[in-house]
Amino acid sequence: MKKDPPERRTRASTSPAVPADVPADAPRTRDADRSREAILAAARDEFAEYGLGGARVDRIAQRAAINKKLIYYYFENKEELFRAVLEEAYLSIREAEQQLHLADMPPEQAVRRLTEFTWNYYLEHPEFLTLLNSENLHRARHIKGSERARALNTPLIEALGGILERGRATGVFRGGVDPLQLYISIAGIAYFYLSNQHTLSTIFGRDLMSPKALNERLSHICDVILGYVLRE
Amino acid sequence: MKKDPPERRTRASTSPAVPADVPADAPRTRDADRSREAILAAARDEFAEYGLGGARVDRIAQRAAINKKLIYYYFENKEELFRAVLEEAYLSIREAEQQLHLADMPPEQAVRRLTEFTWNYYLEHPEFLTLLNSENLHRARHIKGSERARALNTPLIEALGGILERGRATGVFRGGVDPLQLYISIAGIAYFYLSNQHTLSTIFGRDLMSPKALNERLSHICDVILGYVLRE
Amino acid sequence: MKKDPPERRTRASTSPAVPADVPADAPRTRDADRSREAILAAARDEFAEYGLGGARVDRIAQRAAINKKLIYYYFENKEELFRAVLEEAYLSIREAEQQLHLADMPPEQAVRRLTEFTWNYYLEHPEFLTLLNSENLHRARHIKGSERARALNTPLIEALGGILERGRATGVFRGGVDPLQLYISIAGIAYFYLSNQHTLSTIFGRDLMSPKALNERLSHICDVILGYVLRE
Amino acid sequence: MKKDPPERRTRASTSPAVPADVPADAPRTRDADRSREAILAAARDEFAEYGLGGARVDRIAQRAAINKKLIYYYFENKEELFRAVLEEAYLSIREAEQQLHLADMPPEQAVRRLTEFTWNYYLEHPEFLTLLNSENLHRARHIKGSERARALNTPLIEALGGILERGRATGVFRGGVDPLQLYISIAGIAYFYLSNQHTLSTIFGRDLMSPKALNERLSHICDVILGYVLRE
DNA sequence: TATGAATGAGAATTCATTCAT
DNA sequence: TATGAATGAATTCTCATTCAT
Repeated sequence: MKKDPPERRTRASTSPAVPADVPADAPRTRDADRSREAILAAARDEFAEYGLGGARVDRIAQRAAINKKLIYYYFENKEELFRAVLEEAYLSIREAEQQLHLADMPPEQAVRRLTEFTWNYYLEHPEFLTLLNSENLHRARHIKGSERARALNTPLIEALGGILERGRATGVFRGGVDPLQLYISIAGIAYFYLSNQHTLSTIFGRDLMSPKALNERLSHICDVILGYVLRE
Repeated sequence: MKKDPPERRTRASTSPAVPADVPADAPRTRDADRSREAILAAARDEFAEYGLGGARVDRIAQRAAINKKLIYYYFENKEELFRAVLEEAYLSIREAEQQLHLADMPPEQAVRRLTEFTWNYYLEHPEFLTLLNSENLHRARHIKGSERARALNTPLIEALGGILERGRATGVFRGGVDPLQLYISIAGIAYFYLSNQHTLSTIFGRDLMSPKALNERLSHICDVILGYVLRE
Repeated sequence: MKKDPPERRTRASTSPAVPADVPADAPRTRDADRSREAILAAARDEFAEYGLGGARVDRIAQRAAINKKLIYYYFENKEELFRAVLEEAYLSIREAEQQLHLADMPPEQAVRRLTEFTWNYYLEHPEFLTLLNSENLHRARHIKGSERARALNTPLIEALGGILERGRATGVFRGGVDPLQLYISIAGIAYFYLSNQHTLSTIFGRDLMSPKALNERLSHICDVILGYVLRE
Repeated sequence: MKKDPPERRTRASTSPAVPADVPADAPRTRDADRSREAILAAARDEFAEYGLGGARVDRIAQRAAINKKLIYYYFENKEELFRAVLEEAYLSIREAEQQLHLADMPPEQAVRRLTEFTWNYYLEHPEFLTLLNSENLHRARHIKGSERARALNTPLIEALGGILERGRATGVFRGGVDPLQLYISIAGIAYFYLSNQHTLSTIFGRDLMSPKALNERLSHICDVILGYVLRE
């Protein structure tokens, strides 16, 4: 007796470009796309701040300034909403990565660019880190089996593999580097610093988020990663 | 009207092996300790599995096979219990680290040993990772201000600093390496792989936990870390 | 501020076969009737399956393949819809009974025919039983005061009274039989078996709905009823 | 992760006889049995009045004058509570029937006594009828598979079978009567009149519940049933 | 006549915590 | 030190109904 969920609008129709015949100050109620987007954004923030278990549907409704029931109109339940938020998050980072056009750069620059991007993206999207932490606490239950999640992410590793191969071919990179291992290191070395900043700064008594500290960290990360891939 | 909380046992008295210097009328205390230890162990597992928000006091009582009220006898509330679990966790890893006696090794061996140890410890104590994730989700609220947490952890960075300095002095290590940066990299490069194993294996479609994969990861980690500290 | 409810169609206009006296511009009305009929049929099934309390307006809309709001266009609310369904149900069975033309039969045959009809009607219209159960749970709230319900049903008892009188006059029936008592017995002896088939078959461990069991039941019912009315 | 439900007290310990060492005016809070019984009684009334779907857990708590959560402490959920109420209901009627000691009576008297008892029991326990109606609406979902329900009820049919056989042997009863058929007729002929009293009195415009009407009904029922079993 | 979007009141159930013994 | 019983405040989710078009 599953109720039919309202058709998900195509991405095109949710794009920020509002058709010309809709005045900017047009009434925004009864706008399905807008409601759905608002819910997703609110949910992303709430899940990021409190985790899946700690998130409150009530607060999501408040954040989105919509009626709580509307959440259940668009999403089956809290978990489905979380899944949708997660997919959006993956989509966003992978889309941003593709804008880097790493394939058009010299290998060394490409690796450096990817490393810097990863660091900066995590820095600017702290919600991404906590969302992933939540999903891992739940053993990836929500995206497990999502063909989309895989299709979305594997191109990245393939791209990195191409870069490594180019670098090895031109002699600037060492050989035998597994692109997945490398990517996990690039991500992990940035992720951990930011995701665990609160405990780290507490137990080690150092402010890790000052501009200076952040710059030093990025510099260190690049040293470590490039030091690894570059042929000595 | 707060009832006086029972004296917190010192570590000595909670250690499993009670030596001869405990008087004959101690058994009641030993029982009490056993309950307290059981609660802590149960809570650690529960918090590790479900996070702070998802953990259930009922289940902790079940796991510990004690009455729920007893938890409140030993610990003020769920959060205090979480704090106690966290402190235990930090204590355990730091104690284990000290058993390495890194100061007695040649610098290169010391760094390698610390890296291997970190990886293995995370691998064998997955609860440590999720506990830290929970604490960071809560912005380190529970250990913030804990002088003990800091006192417990800073020696590690000092020790690593000593190793780096020895290595630099003997010419095997590069100079200018911040021991905290290095430690965060050692930890992060191991932590992320394990903590995020579920999402990573899902989105990249690879089993990251097979024995072979684990060996390769450790090998990769050592390459990255030692490649960084060693003078070329 | 109540909007005027749409005129309730007379039965004639809702009968499927629309005769020639309907003007050419009627199709909109026919569509409307179709919606109304679809809602009624869907509601009947839903109420029958889940009872008044368990019925869902959403599901009724789905079953009828119409928009939920339309239900409120045709019927004030869920309870009114239930009332309409009930009236239809009574109308149907009484109409069918009238097709029996009991008055034209010898008394014994008439009683037997009515008994068989009742059993078969209940068997073929299980929804009728659950609708009545629902209405009785609500203490007949929906038809209480409905003059129509009474006008619809009393002829039956009058007819049965006539049959009994004819039988008594010709000496085949005993005297002093209250037609209402008899009708309630005819109905009850059939109703209970079918309406409570699930609990009965469970607690007594016998399949009551096999063709053989059904035949035996009808035979038993006729024995009981005719054994009662016939003069020995 | 099923929570262990508190042990169900044996029937003996819930018997009204309060041990002598408990003063009559002793505080009744913290009395598990009492709470459980209160919940069951309240639930029985609520389910009887509103059906399973219409019953409100809140109201049950109010009726029982206990905290709503306590209901979930003793019963897994609303449906389990309903099941418990149902089993109690079956237990009660079957226990009462056994007090009739039908086996000790002459066959004709036994059948008459059972018929009268059934009528009177339904009359005095209207909740039994609505509970069964609810359970049948749900296709006996709650007792299906309950071995206990069957064990509880089958002795009745066996007992009736014995009576019929005795009657046939002594020549007062006709032969070939299926005790289950007969019992369903005895029950149905009484049940329907009472269970459907509201619709019947509405559609036929007669007060069926006046003392006189009730007496007439019982008389009619006995006539029908005994007229059927007695050899002419 | 018809619809998709939206709502507020309430539903069952959960949970950390406390009471009485 | 230990326990079973009890609680109130939340929490997720549901449902009949209405709004804007």
